[in-house]
Amino acid sequence: MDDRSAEALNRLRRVGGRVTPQRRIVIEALIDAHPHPSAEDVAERIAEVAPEIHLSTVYRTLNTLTELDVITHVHLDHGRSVYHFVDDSGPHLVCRNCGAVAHVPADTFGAVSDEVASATGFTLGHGHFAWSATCPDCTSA
Amino acid sequence: MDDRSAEALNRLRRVGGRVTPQRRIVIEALIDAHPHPSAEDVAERIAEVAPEIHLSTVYRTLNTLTELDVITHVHLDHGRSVYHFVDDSGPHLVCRNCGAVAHVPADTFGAVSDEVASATGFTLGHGHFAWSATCPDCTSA
DNA sequence: ATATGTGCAAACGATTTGCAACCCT
DNA sequence: AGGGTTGCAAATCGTTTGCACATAT
Repeated sequence: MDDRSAEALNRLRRVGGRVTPQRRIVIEALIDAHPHPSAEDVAERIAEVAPEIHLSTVYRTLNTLTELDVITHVHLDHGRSVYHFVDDSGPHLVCRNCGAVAHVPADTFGAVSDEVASATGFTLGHGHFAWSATCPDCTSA
Repeated sequence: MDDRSAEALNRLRRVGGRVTPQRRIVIEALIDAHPHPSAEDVAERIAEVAPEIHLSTVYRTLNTLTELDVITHVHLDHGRSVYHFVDDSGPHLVCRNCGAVAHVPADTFGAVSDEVASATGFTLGHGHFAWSATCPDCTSA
């Protein structure tokens, strides 16, 4: 079992939550999916394996895992959001147009983060944050 | 009449659009509102002056102005978005929680933008872009 | 004259919620 | 046993759309 799965289940138990088959499957789907799946991506993946699991259960689990700081999500242009594990290497760039994702170099982020904080008081959070941008593909299109 | 209003109306005419009273009022509301109103903020403002103007007209006008590059919008945490004129002094920080806005110092932005482009190929667009962060108020809460 | 815009109501897509049945611990 | 969890259906929220009527050019 993946470390992230074990970790997630532990956190669930720690707060008095139950480890249900549905939750295991949602977590597995999150791990097996590409690195930044939307709720629907996760749901589709699950549908192939366990079609009885209701969409609302997927959402509820995603929310629970978010509260436990196991995952976070980033909002894309039209209501959709993409989820990822919190330990996934810091800040992201998200293409405003197609949702493609890249990582901001850590040192760039650190420097900017400091400058922004001292200039404005705003905090650029760690996992909880993304820069909207245009990816190379959409730039040329 | 505000420059921005004149400019917006000109662009409308230039593409064969019509300058209707509704559109004038939406543009005025955008100018008179605080710098980053949501569609609903704009609509509320309008309701006080011209309650006949339908919400869908507000949305349609906002979309039209977006296509004409007069305004852009930034998505907040829960589906809502905030609008602003494109010429509004570059990049923004938007509080992921409450929607409060601050400006990223221009020199910080320039440097980051270059680094990000060379490292990832992603383009941090000018008016079309925002960083989600947490404002001082929401950080302490 | 005629293309464009408007009001209205109904449709949308993503996400959430109330509730009764269910099943981890 | 007992409370957290699920499935389902209905509700919500912001935004969009089809259509008949109105209007700017």
